Amino acid sequence: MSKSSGKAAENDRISSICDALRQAIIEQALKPGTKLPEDTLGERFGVGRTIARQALAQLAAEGLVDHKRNKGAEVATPSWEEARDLFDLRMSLERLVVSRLAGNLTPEQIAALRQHIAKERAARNTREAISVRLATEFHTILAEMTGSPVLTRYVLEICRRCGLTLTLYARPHSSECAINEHIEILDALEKGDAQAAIRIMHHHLEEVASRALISPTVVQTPSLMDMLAPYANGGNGARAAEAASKSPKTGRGAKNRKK
Amino acid sequence: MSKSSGKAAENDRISSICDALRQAIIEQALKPGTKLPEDTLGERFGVGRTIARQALAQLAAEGLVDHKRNKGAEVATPSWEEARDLFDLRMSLERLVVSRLAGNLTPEQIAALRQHIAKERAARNTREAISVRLATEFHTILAEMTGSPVLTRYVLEICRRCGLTLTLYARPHSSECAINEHIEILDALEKGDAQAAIRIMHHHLEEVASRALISPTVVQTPSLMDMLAPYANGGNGARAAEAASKSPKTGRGAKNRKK
DNA sequence: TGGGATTTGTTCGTATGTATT
DNA sequence: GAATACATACGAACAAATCCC
Repeated sequence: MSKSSGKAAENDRISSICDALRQAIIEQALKPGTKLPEDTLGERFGVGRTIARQALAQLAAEGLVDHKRNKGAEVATPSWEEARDLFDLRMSLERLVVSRLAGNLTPEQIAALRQHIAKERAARNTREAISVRLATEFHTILAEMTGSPVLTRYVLEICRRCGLTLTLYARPHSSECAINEHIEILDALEKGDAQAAIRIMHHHLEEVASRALISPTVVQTPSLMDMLAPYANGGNGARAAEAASKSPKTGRGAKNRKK
Repeated sequence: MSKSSGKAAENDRISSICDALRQAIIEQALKPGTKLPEDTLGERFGVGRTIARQALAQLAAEGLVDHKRNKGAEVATPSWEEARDLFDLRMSLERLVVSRLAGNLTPEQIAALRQHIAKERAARNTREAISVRLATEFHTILAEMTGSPVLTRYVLEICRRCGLTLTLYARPHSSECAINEHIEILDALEKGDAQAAIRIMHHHLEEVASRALISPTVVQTPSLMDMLAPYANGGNGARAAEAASKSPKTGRGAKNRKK
């Protein structure tokens, strides 16, 4: 128990590497598709391939990197459908969070949350990545305040994956209204109005998601098969392709997709 | 692509080991707290420690085993609070599942589900472990039918962890009503009545959970201070205590709380 | 207290598989 | 299409920590 303070971070190098990579991924220092060779990571962080490998495995389990056998790891590139699913999942989870929190926050917790919102406001006009990180932190702090490790873990994981999808699909957005919604959520929680908190949270996340997930087809690289489909019948490829690329398909409905 | 069929299972030895361990854990062949030394696993499955280690890491990430630094891995022993959280989480997730499925099931899918329920019924009077596995499979099959890999993955993981908690806390139960509830859920899904499906699913899971976990709201750890409260004002302690403890009779097992 | 046995943590060499020219 | 270059998969061996007597 002699030197207790800085131990945790150095004690488990894997965790610290994971943290670094997670942050780099979400802040777009590492863009989706970037290859992550074990050697390079090991050298960069001063560890052997084993440690780098374990860190990659961990991130793969979390869905932030894609690990193909014998082909190495790269930053994940969530599909549009995955993104939609992740936000739906996140809504379900955070619904549970706020329903547990409503009316049960201590004054200290409320103060801490208001302080965090103040930080969000202060960071309003700085780098996009920072305000996104702070906005996400607000949600993860809420999850932590439930006191449930399992709930916290899953909310954290889903939030990070949502953050990754935002780097892919989101356009720059003013975070002003998001901050106001955070305040509304906190107010509802403080008053103990669970239903209102749930409703606002749902609206809030739907808002965040829709800022990002508006037009699926334009952004995403279709597979080679899909790109070639209009050319397959021997007609004029360019015109057919142009027509085909307008398919709206924003339907968020339920059709079961690919088997 | 010559020898294609059996490749997947053998190609990724880690996955197959994970599957075996998962099944063993949920069917109580490996009880919570059982140590899982790397050497032993490696020898048992005919692999080196590296592979065994990776399998354990995977299961640790899934919450089925507990991995303490320098102290090895053992089958997880979820606390009562974790169990409650897991079932809450599961309700949230499956709510999402049925809301997506309601009215969108193909006739083939409905037939497959009815067939599965028939299997559940057939296994009614066999080993407990089997009927539990089949009951869980019903839920995971539903998740798969959403066509969403992420949703499927999380439902699967949570269901397994719930299964582990059931091995810890559940008393033997007649699975009859559970089967009937499965039928009700399927009927509601077929009719496209999302609200009914959600309601029945919620009731169903609450039922399953309560068979295992004694009522959540009442039991919460009374601290020593609380227990002593009736005695604090100098009056007759016994009578005051008797009056104060008129909480519901949880006929059995109010002793699950050891911090 | 301490020392030996056992188990885990990590590195690194070799083999195998994939991409590229 | 073959050979080269490179990254990963796996295991043996060493180092460190823990447990037990």
